[in-house]
Amino acid sequence: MKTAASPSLIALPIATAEGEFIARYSAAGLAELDFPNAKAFVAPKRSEGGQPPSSTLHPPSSSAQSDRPSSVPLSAVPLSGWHRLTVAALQNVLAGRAPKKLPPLDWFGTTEFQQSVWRAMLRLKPGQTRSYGEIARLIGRPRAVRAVGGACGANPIPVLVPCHRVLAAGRRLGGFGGGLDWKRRLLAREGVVPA
DNA sequence: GACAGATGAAGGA
DNA sequence: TCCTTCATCTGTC
Repeated sequence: MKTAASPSLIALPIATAEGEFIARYSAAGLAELDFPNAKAFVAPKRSEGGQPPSSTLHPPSSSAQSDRPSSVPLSAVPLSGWHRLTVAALQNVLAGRAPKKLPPLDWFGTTEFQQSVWRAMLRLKPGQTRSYGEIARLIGRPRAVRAVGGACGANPIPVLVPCHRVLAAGRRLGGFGGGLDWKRRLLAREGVVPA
């Protein structure tokens, strides 16, 4: 059994037509996103006892807050600004559009390999899909296809980091941490019909 | 160090 | 076609 969300995160609800998502923020940015009705979203285990190292990643469209020190207390971060960006981005993705701007993403506690996989996924546009093998080739590890699947499953920020755009070979649906129903719905919004 | 995993490809029925 | 098997790589415990 994996651990639930870190207690050091601040959770804020996001009401959408699809239900209420839960965004969790650390001092470095958006750390986790829970699907509506998720019992306890299985977030990747964060290293224990310490402040986040410098693994905060910033999406290509996000240039602000790029040098935020990891030791900033939660009370001192622009949480409302990040949350506004998160809400807007989530609503755009749910509508099948590309988010204009993403908040800083805190991928603290994750590996370089996982982050490279997620960065590759962030470059996918709505309606644009890749297979696990293609993602593996994109990051320069063509034989690490199974590991790419593992990294997708470890993605703490689904929807915004579009792991739903990664399909299995032959455009089969593959799997999805939030449930295949969500993957199907998200892809349908973008006009993608898996095999 | 062993094991599991959101795969991919090849071979056989 | 569909199913099974195996190779491969990475993360987790």
